[in-house]
Amino acid sequence: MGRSPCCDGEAGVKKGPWTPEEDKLLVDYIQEKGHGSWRRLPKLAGLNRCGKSCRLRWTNYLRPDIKRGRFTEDEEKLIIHLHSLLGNKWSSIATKLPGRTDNEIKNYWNTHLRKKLLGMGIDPVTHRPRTDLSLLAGLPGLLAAAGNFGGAGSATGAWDMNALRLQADAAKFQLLQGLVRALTTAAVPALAPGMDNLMALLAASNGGQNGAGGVDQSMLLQQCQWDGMNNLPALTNSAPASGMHNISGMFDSFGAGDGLSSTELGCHGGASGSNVTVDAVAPPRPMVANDRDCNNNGGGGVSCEQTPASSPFDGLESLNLMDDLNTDGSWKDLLDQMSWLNSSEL
DNA sequence: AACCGAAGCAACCGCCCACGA
DNA sequence: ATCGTGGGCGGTTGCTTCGGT
Repeated sequence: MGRSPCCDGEAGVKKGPWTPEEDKLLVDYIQEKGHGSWRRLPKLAGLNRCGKSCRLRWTNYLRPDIKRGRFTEDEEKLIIHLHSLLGNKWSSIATKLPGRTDNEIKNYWNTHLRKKLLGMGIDPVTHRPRTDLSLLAGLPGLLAAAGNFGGAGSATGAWDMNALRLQADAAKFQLLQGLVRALTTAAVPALAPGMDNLMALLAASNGGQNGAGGVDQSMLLQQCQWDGMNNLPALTNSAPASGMHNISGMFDSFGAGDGLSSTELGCHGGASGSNVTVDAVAPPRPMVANDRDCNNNGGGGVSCEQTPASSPFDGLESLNLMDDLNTDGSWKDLLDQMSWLNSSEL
């Protein structure tokens, strides 16, 4: 069993917010003599606090190397990435963010990032697409209405995002965006499993409700999401260029199929006329998720502009983030980033 | 201007672990 | 090997601030 709290039995010990005078006593003492034993520190420093309270006040607030102010986009992304790897190991995460405390990161996660991920349709615990059935209810019908494929099994179809926007409420639309984007990577032939699942889903949705057709639509969608995220091939060293090309084409088809102009898509390329162009020889660039200027023309071919706030494709201007494809060869990372862009811009 | 609910954040609580006796 | 202690950690609370009505 755990031991009793360090402050038990210390009657009259002050609790609650620290005063400037108390802060000064603590700082002066530690700067002069170091903290030593936290339990003995309060008496030595002339504080009517328990040692634990002193330690927390010092480590979370008074320490001179603490960084104040808002978290940057890079820090946010790093926190999310580290959380996906480490879970709620706030102290471990904090070691990767100089100047930030575990408590600060934990608070920021709980108040901002967690909600952000939820809004993206991503489970903040598992970092996988949410399978909240209440949110999923009705999605198959919406998907069926928005699907505009060239034929059964076609891998080159497009989605009518305007139709989705009109028919889905905000939360569902947000989830659909991520889902459709994930599944649309099936335009890359190697990703056909994701599309196959989608077609099965659509077929099931045409077949009636759960039971009548023997298929649970929500479960199908769940499976579909899962496959869309996971049945993605790892990239080889030679793959990124072709992968980028395919993705560029994918967003071309997005623009052609959903009635949105390239301007509405938010990105414009160079001579290629592609909505998104990626110069395969451009050096990787640190990711800045909210990089509205999105200028990377120093040696590359990405040039983007801010999109209208109402565009469902807000955020796609940052597709130069596909440079990150090179970092670990994971398509999932790309999809994560796309979802990230959705949320950060909506 | 007043009220109220939501959001943000500092601080606390209690359990766990490492370590030394 | 066992036990006690100190420190660390994650979860939670409650106060303050903000924004909407």
